[in-house]
Amino acid sequence: MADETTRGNGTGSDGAATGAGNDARAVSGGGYDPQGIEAKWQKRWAEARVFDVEVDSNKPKYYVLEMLPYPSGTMHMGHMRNYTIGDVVARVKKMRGFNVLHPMGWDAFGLPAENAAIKNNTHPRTWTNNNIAEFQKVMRRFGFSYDWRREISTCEPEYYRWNQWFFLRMLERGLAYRKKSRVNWCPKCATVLANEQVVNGFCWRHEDTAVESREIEQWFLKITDYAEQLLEDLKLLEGGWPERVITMQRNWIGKSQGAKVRFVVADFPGESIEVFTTRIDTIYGASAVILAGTHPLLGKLLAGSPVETAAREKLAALRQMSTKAEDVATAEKVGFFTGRYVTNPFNGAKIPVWVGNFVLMEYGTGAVMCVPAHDERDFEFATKYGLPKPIVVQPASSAEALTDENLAQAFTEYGVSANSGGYSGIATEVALDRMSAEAEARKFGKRETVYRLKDWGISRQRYWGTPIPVVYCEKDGVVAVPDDELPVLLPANPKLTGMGESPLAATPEFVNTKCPKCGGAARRETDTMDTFVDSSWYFYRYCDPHNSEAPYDSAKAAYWFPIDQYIGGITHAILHLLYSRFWCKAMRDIGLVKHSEPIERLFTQGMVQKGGVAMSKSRGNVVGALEMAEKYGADTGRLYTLFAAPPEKDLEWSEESIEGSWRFLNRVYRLVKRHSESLRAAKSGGIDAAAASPNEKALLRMAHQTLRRVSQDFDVRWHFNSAIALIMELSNEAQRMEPLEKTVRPEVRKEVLELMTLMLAPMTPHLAEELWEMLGHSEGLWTVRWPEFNKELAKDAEVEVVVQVNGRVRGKLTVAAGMGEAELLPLVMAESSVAHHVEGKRVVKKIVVQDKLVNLVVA
RNA sequence: GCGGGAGUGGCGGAAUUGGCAGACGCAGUAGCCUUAGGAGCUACCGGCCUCACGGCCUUGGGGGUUCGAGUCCCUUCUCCCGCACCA
Repeated sequence: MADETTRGNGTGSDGAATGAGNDARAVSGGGYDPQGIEAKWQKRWAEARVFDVEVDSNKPKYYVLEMLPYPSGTMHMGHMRNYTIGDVVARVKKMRGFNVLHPMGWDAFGLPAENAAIKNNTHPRTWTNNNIAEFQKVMRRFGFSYDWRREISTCEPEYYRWNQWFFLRMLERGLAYRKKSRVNWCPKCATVLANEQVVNGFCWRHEDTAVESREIEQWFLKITDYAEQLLEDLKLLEGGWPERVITMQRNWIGKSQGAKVRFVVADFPGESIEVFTTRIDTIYGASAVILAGTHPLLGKLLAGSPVETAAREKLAALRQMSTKAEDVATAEKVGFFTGRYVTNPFNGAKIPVWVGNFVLMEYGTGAVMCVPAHDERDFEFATKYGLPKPIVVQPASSAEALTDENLAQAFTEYGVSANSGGYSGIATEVALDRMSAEAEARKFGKRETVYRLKDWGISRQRYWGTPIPVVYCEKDGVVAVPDDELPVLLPANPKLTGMGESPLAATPEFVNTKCPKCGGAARRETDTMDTFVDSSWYFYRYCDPHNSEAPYDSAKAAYWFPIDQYIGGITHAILHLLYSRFWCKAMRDIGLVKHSEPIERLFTQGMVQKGGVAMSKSRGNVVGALEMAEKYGADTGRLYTLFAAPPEKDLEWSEESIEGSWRFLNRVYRLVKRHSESLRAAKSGGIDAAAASPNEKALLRMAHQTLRRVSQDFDVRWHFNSAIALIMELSNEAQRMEPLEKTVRPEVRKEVLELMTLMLAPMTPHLAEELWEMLGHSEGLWTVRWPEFNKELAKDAEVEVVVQVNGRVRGKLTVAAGMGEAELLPLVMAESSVAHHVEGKRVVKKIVVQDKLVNLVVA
């Protein structure tokens, strides 16, 4: 699910990894050997079951999760960055004493598996499981702290039966329903796409394939029932979710408050056209009603119209026009008169009915009132076709009244109603409200809220997904499969063609069944579910992955939820995250959980790029994760992805740069190695600051200041890159102190090296364990808590004070920390570099910031 | 068009949120060590002026607030991302 692993991006399975050669970095005698070290500690962790976790109400919990991957192709460093960020968070929280749930699983159903199976003449399950084995191998090689006992794979019946169970619960509640509907059809996928999967009129997987429109019986989930809640609860996510994700969801839900108004059609008794408007206050200015080209009433209106022939030709041409959003948005407005008229219910005016290419059938009612003077689109349309532009709103400031002569563009703001019968002269906001009331009172309209969000079509004409658990019976119609017959298993060996109907339809032993109600012959539903169903609730299953009685135990979910930190790509800002939020609310209403939002904090990490574009197999710019582990070791790979850029930014992969991370870990290893013999027996912890020599104090001060800032970078700021920079400085300093070793007691050196090791532990856990052992510890580092920095030791005895004259740095003074102004200023004035600039001038003002800076303003 | 984000050395980036701009690393230069080095170590490494001490300029451009601005305000340019005829 992470964007680096985009679920079913439709790319082929060919395309070799490029980048590094696979020669491992040479290990000189006794040097840093990541291969040996990493294998050693992974084995110890597994033996000690370090990452196994259970509900424990005595400990604060922390649930950190990376979006589950779609197991396809090679795992590259883009994946690894995502998981490394999660792993650092998990390990830091564990060191902080939290009971950390950090699971991993596989988004295993989906189209690429089916396509690959067709291409390679194998079974989707085989292909998928091979990929899962490969992915797991790489993840284990990187030493991520997953509780592998909780691993899930969405293509297993133990998992997908609960998709079916949820579907039945939704069916019972009317949240799942079936309707014939015009759907988005991708000819290449040979299946239906959700609205969310259509990008600018093209398939989200096939950027070159225009989506077609077809009419099919489809299953839908009524996400629109939750539109208001999904919108409202975005407020709960503020602070925890990126602002732009919240904004994207808000726009996607697209709430508009307005009114629907019926315009009676002249000469057609009983027929009326309903329009939706957010500006009913402008209705006196309507000079036409405009329909979408696919409006259902259109056929009736055109039949026998005085301009029927011409209109039908124009309609055909209009329907031929591109429906691609990027074209549509910029396209010239086109339309034609139908030959029919309607009556404006407010003023009785008879206005023409037109058809316009800019009116969308999918939004509102598929018909709009055309108010040229107060809507930009209507203005453009009316100008082109010579429709009148009655002015019915005047700007509130009377300075520049609108007239027919000076109306150069639509005036779309609120103002004062004009030429609007009894409403003239009142503020449009007020008129809007009163006119809505009038429409309701006179029963030709009503206030209404319209959402852009549409119901979620989940039917897919594919094999590799969850079978929809219903049957069709001649006698009983649509019948739900009873719970005790779940799961409805996928047939083992379907005929996969990649075309047309679901392969399940061509599998008689699957299709033909008995009606659960009457026992008579019945046919199974042959469509499968959109795989976004799988990923809408998978993180609940991690709480209780082997439950065979329920999707999960509510008590366990109550302990672990909400997810404290979710990490993934911005790609899923709408689809996955919106569906997940919906699912949570539906589960709440079913009674499984009590919370309304599943994810407390969301982090969207940047992509790893090569050559300025995201790594992907189809582009052939992939840097294989396993190759990196073989060449430099997992720790170097982890460190580099953390160091090269802050986690939210895109990262350009550089083979030259990773060498720097490799060299650093080598230096650290050698540093500790040089001291390990002499420090093994030294006392650990409990340094007496008072007894420390100046050199010791300096070193300890730096170590504890580093600890203070690194702790902040981990906990608050998520600045892993600068945390690493700080640790590098500490290690450089420790190295520089080596010639003065005799002036630094072993326990002080040990303290410094131990702190450095502990700070590295979340990022380079294998090396850190090894160093910890080298420093004489027999207990694994995994048992150790994050150290607290020592305020006394971190305190500066002396500080460097910058001296400025007129804001320019002229000198620096080293003085005792905390020195007051009275004491400091004479020292400043005595400083020769300062005196030089002050000479012969008058000091107008003195600014003193304690322990930091003195600024003398002279004139 | 609307919404969001970003512009800092040759490069990735830092600046504890108004207080020494360029930490840390990459690349580069010089040297040491080495039979050798894709190893290690030392030093230099934004621009201009100066033999040097030092001085001046510099965070996309312009303006402002302030003793002091990469950081705050106004304005402008450029780039990236999302949505896009939503009535």
